[in-house]
Amino acid sequence: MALATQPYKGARDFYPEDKRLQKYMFGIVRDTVERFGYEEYDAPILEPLELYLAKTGDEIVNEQTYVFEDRGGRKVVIRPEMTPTVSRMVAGRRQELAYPLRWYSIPNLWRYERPQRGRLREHWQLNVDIFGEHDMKAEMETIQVADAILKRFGATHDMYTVKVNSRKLMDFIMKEYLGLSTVQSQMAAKLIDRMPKMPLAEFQAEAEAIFTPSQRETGASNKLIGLLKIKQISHLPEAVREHESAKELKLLIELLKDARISNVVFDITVMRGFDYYTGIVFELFDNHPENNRSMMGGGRYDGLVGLFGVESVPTVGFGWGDVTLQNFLEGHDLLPNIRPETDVYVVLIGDIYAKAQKVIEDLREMGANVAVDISGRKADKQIQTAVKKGVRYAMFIGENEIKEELYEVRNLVTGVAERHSVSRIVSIVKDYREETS
RNA sequence: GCGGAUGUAGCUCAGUUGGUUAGAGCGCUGGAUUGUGGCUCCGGAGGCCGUGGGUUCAAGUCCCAUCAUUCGCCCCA
Repeated sequence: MALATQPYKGARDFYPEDKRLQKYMFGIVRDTVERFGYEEYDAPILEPLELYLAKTGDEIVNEQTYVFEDRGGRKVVIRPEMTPTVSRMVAGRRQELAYPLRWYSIPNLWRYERPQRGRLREHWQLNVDIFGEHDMKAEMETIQVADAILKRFGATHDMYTVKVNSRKLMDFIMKEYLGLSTVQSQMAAKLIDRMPKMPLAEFQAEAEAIFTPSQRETGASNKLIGLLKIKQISHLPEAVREHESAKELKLLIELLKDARISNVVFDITVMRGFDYYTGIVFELFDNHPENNRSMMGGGRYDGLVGLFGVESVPTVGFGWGDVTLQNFLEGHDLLPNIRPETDVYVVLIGDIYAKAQKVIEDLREMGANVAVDISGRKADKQIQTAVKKGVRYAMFIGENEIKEELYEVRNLVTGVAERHSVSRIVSIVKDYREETS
């Protein structure tokens, strides 16, 4: 059997047109987060298994990561997320860093599971984190960053919804208000996470099953179901509404609205899967009818840095996968047609290769990206190659051009051809590059 | 890990109740005055019909397995 040309299951090849798109997307993302003062960091793709076991130790590590033994017998994981890694880095230099710390990264991450829409085994994920700030202004800022990114892509607020909730508030509801045990709370949390995509009757049946008979008698299960239908903090029962975490959440929503992020809502079903969240959690939902899903999420996780045996550092951050971002942008038609980096494709007319070198060198020294057709084919074939590559300009070099030092340059999209000097041609292609970047 | 759908040329697909050497469009490639693309005309390459078994005189077609793709579930970084 022949060798397969397809990439590894759930992973992608980035052909030049794909890489071009990725560079465009990440370029806008980097530019935006850097405007908020975030600094880029990176780390090895491999981490010791213990790093993840310390954090959770559940199914995610055992069944959904790439784990192997290195030649020295150490258990190694291909990183499935960046949060433990960045927590490790902060813990390592906690005393010399200038807080509040604003860091970002776009690592390539791997998880072992069955691929589906918006979820591959391999993806790139923007991680934006603020370390060292207890105040809710940190949550506020990270949501502003996420919103600013979408704005830079041309998205408007009707295209997505910012959903916020609080783990602290949910803990209070589960334990104090409903009187659930820790185990019951965890079961309820997972069930609530699934609620948006299951029928109400089914949800009610499963919710009932979590409660003990005596709890059901006091109406605790009905109280839970009633709470989950609430869409505004002001509609929560007074005992819940007056809790500190509910007030904080309410203030966050007000601040965001004042900052013209009008598409923010309280959503009690937003839980986030990880146990490490300790406070406010949030998600951005795509409002597109055919892609109605969470495209990114994050929140406060104050305990992770402290796992490294140092004083804890309060942290807020989010992760945003390139696949879900791209699905969003495609769904709302926000991705332009991105041309290759090559500005000029040189078409050689006749046996002129050697004589053309000087001109080509001049073009490059002046900053133009120039590809030369070295096939020796007839001009029409050379032009077609340029068109197929998507290069904007074809430049013709023959005996006459060399003699006159004027070269025909043709815009391959409009078909307009003019004769210009080398320096004029460079300024034309640079102008075009400016226009489209 | 569980369930459904789909695998024929680079792409989109046709291929009768099993029956000669498997087809189309687009794309690719060569040519139609060797200094200029997109239209037109003529020629050409390209397929172990996903893979492996089975049934049959005969399998692209029927059966089983397997792999891949895809949609959902579980789970969610």
